[in-house]
Amino acid sequence: MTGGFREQVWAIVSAIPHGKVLSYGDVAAILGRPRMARQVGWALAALSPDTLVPWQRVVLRTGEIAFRGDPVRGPEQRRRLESEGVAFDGDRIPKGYFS
DNA sequence: GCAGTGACTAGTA
DNA sequence: ATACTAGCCACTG
Repeated sequence: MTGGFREQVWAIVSAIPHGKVLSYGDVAAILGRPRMARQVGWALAALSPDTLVPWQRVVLRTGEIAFRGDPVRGPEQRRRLESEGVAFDGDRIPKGYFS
């Protein structure tokens, strides 16, 4: 019935309201698996480039963008969030944007 | 079936 | 404040 952990993650992420964000750990906690933050990120990494899932709304617990080694998706995530009205404080998103 | 991997997090120094 | 470590567990070959 679960059909795989990834699909559950995609469902939760798809339900994040416009202009709000969640941390990887938050998504994992919603699934009842608070220790699976890394797997949440991994599930998002498996998404197609043309996915409709709003993956940009999932960030680190600190409010920073998770990508470190990717020169493309990191800036792209920030651009997407800013276009949704999410204001950055330096490289971090203020806690008020977390649902 | 086993070992390696990783878009995390919390703890320690 | 930054840097490093350990634990976590689904997924891949």
